[in-house]
Amino acid sequence: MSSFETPDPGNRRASSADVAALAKVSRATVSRCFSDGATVRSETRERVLQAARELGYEPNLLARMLNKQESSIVAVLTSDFTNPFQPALMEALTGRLRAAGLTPLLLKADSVFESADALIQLALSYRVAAIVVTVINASDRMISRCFEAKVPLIFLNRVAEDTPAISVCSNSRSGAFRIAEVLVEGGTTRIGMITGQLGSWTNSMRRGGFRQRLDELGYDVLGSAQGDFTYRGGYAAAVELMDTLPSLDAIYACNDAMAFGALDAVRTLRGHRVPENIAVVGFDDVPMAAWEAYRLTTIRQPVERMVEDTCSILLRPDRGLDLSRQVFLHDGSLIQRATTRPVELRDGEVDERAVSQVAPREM
Amino acid sequence: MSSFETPDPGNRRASSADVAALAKVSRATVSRCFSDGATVRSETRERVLQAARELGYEPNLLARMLNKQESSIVAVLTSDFTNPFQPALMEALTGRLRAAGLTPLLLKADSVFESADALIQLALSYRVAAIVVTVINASDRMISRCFEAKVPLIFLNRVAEDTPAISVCSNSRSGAFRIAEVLVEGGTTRIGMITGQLGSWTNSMRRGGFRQRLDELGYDVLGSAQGDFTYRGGYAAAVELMDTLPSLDAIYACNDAMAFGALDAVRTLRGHRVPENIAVVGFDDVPMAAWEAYRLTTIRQPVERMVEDTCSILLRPDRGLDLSRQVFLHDGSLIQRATTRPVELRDGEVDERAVSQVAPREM
DNA sequence: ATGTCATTGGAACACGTGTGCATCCAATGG
DNA sequence: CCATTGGATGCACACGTGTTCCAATGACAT
Repeated sequence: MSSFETPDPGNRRASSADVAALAKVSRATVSRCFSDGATVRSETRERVLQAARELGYEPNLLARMLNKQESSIVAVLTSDFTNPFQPALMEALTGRLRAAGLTPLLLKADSVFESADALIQLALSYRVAAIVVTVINASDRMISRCFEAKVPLIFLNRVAEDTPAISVCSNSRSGAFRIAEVLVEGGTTRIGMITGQLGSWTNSMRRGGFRQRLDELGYDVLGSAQGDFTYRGGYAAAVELMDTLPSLDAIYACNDAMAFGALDAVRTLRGHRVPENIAVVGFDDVPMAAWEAYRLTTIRQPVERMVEDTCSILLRPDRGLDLSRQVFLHDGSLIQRATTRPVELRDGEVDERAVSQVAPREM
Repeated sequence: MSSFETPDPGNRRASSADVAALAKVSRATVSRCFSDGATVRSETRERVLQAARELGYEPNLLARMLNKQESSIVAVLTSDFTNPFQPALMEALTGRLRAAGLTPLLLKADSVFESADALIQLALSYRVAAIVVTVINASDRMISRCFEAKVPLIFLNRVAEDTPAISVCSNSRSGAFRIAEVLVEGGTTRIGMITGQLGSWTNSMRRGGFRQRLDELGYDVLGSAQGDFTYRGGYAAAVELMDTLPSLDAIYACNDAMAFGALDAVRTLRGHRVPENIAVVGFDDVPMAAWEAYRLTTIRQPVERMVEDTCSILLRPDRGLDLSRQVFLHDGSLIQRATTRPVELRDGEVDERAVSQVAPREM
């Protein structure tokens, strides 16, 4: 219709200038049409949107972030997806971030032991709005740099002590308490323990809390073996425990994955009956814990609440920058299934002993 | 030492101008120091780097991407992390991307059935270098827009037929062929099948390929039930199959997750012996397939090769933009474990019947 | 002394956006 | 009829980087 010629769109994506030229308005007006709250006549707005549609224009978010000095990207640092609890966490986190208009940038370390420093550096270079760290460690030096740069850093599902950062985690200690009680109330008192890597906060809480409560109840951990939070580690540790202490009647694994390994060693390899001969209990409540082959009694981590907490901190006016060196804990809840002898439940705890495929929880 | 006053660093992150001022050089020289191949005296380079370190400066990647018109961000679209094959894929993909200097931006759909269009739109707004789609669908209209915008779009682990996009996937058909052969060679011929959702390419290949090869060998699928690629679905479908066809001696599940469900139904619920009474076979080779409780015979998807293929396409000079509407398939390999009767293996196939915890594969 | 070359500065432009400020126009009230 | 108001719009700057062109400087070889 109009004989107007755009100067030279070339092979470039359409910019707001192109839209402005086509709609015969200024570039500023185009910008106003795409940011709400601005004052623009409805007739011209329609003309601009039409032109934008025609040219396939959509605002360049990189330029917008550069200009507005605020990012809609959140760096999510992690390592190993092999831990079956990780997907659930990631699922909840990305969902919640998306609801807040934020998009996760995924930075993965090659190993759990690799420092997160390089990844944090990268995240800062992308000028992200925040950094969420799930499994790896970071140096105090680097954490401080984040806060100097006004980028909040939150440890999720992992408590970093004595660092100027926020931590959101499930209360491993109270969960371990409850597990000790369940074993004792069930009448199993010759107890072995399978731990994860030493040095991690989670491990020391799940280990120490269990020991403490058991001691308070008048019992003791007969022996412990070190796994590495993996199935194979749990399997090997269980074999080691049974060889050393033939009289064991319960095994507490600090992790569901290790509990599965222990169960297979106890049941399939040694032919013991569970829970009659030996009870087994884990920690996390990953999806497989509900599968018929395991039916594992465990502590469910309150993933939703942890994620909700994390995001709401980031969405505060101060974005959590005033909260440094603070720890938020959420209690998990006991899920009773078929690998322990039944005990009476408390509020919020779930009985899935009888469940088969009725009310099929997702997967 | 020097009485030089920086104009007003304020609370802002240091920019290249600040570094230039502190190092007493021009901004251009600073830029030269951070982009390699440029000619700069080693002494001044050192001075600049020192100043940068002092100010905690690192180049703003957003500004760089905006300027250079090339992105180091790749959008990775997915849905549901609950499928246990997803983490392995993600792990390999992020690792390979990182090696290429690319960072994944994670865009997750709420449901598998949700169209990817909105997410693709978002990815385009971020001006990503490429888009990798794993499970969800996209409209032809939106795919075309990607290629018009010179953004390559690759379907990974999913073949989208009749769309102007590239697909990289494992060869589900050849894998299904091999499974049919394994069952027949093992002497099991009264075979039931558990399928996933209808309509997906993967499902139709794993289903159709199996049917075809079985037919060529002179046999037929006695009956099939529909799961939904989940454990619960497989469990229910297996129950349905056994009720309908009591004489079954083998079950092929199009998915490991469904195979686990079927195994639990066959073994734990009905008390059958595997593989003596009923053989079970899956597809994917997720980590749990190697666990003692299952020891599942299955087809291992060549994740590494698929990911390598995907990334090398994106790193081609034309970034794969000339390859539209092309499909790259990679053959998987049989992993023989304890849920089928033993057959003779071919090249590249693996015998893990005897494996326990010797040579512990990761997890 | 002169040409050559490496090194650096200076200035400008581009990338694409948001926004404060000024301007313009129409409507309204006195 | 004029002053005022308020909404709609254009101008110019800023965000932080890479690049390019040109000039200047110094070192060095011939």
